[in-house]
Amino acid sequence: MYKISTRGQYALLIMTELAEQPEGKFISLKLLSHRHNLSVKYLEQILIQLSKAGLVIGVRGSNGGYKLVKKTEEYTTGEILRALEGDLSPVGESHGNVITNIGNDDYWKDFENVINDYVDSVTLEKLVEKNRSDIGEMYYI
Amino acid sequence: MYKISTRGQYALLIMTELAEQPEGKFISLKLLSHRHNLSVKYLEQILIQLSKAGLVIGVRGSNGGYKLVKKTEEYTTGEILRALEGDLSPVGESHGNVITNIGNDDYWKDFENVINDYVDSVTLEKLVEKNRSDIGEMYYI
DNA sequence: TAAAATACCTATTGACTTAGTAGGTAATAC
DNA sequence: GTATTACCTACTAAGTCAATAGGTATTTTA
Repeated sequence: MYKISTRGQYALLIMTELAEQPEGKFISLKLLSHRHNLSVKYLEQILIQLSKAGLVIGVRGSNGGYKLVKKTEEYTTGEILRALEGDLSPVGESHGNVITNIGNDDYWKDFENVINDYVDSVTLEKLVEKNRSDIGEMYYI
Repeated sequence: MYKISTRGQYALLIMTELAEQPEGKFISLKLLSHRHNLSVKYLEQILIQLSKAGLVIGVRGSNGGYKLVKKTEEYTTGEILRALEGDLSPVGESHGNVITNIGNDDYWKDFENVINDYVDSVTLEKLVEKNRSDIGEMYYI
């Protein structure tokens, strides 16, 4: 049925949050845990993956935490989601297992391209802007 | 990550096959079973869903089977896939369960639109043509 | 240099989803 | 009235995912 996991969704959310920090500031899992009401252990799994993919840097010790390694406008939502989900193909092996698509190869390939084009067209910056304008809207309601 | 199920993929395959039949001819599960090396019972689950969605007509008894109810060019791959998979949203409740998307509502909504636009832009006719031209190509290899 | 803080690593559990199997019932043709 | 075929309902085994958990390595600070 093709769903992005909740971990993938949280990844986008956390990345927008890191993007909103003053440059160079590290945010700890503990802090994120309080803000989002998620366990440290759960958030860990997400941020370690982002770290392994090279999208954030983690530093241990007191005052440690995570921060972005690039400018906000240089991240696409595609690279963030793929870090968590692997390839965003709508069919095929879901990890390790070797089943691929059934017939209509080009159709599925085009489908995957459409997905990748979308997620790669939206930058993290755009998500941040959108969040800001949504909060802005609330004042007018 | 969840994917389009194999049932969904087979649905497209079977529909292209029905589309290639002489108009009005019924194809039985038994025949499809032999051709695709799938059990009758398994194919049943797919065709009953297509039937419930009104995309094919099933007739019982000897010489019964299934056939299309519309012209090939009037089917979109979107309606076929949705008949098997439900909504093609990349996030949200996967059936019955009430979890929706986490943050970034517009982003997910646009994502869903991109998916629907694609699957609704490809007709069954196009799939059939593609298959024919692929077979054609084989003669030139 | 010890202690505290924090990221990193590996495993596990329970709930859910899916591919595929299976037994039985209703309708149609001959 | 018998054979054929679609339709219905249930089940099993394997896989996936959300969330929890115990432990290790690194850094800062006192």
